[in-house]
Amino acid sequence: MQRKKNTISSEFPVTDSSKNYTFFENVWDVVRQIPEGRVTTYGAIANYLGTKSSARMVGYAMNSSFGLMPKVPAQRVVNRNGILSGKAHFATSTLMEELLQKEGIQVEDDKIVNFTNVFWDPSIELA
DNA sequence: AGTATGACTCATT
DNA sequence: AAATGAGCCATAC
Repeated sequence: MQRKKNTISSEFPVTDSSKNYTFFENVWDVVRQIPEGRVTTYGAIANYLGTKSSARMVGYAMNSSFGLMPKVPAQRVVNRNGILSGKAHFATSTLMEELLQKEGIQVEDDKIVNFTNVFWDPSIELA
């Protein structure tokens, strides 16, 4: 079955029509809109952006999101099982979990407790 | 300039 | 049920 190609440049406005460099920025914009106390997944963001097979790129965008202004709450993005797969990329191995718990999200064994209830789907919430 | 490598996910063995 | 392959595309080397 043929998968849809990445057509993000035609589905979202780009400031530079010669280059499709907006994917990361789109990702960061979505992540900035995740409310405190909620989390979403790489795949959900990719899906919202119209490129559901680009979940990996979302993770990569997170890796490039440190130090950005306005800040990107990268700790609110986990994998589809609610596991903190990106925690190793924070300053310390416990920082991601600490940030989440400070926002009222419970984490146990690197996994979000009650994940389905705190899950925030941009495709629904930003519809 | 080509190859390798990911904070992922899904379909297919 | 576990492993593998494929698609994604920006970076690093």
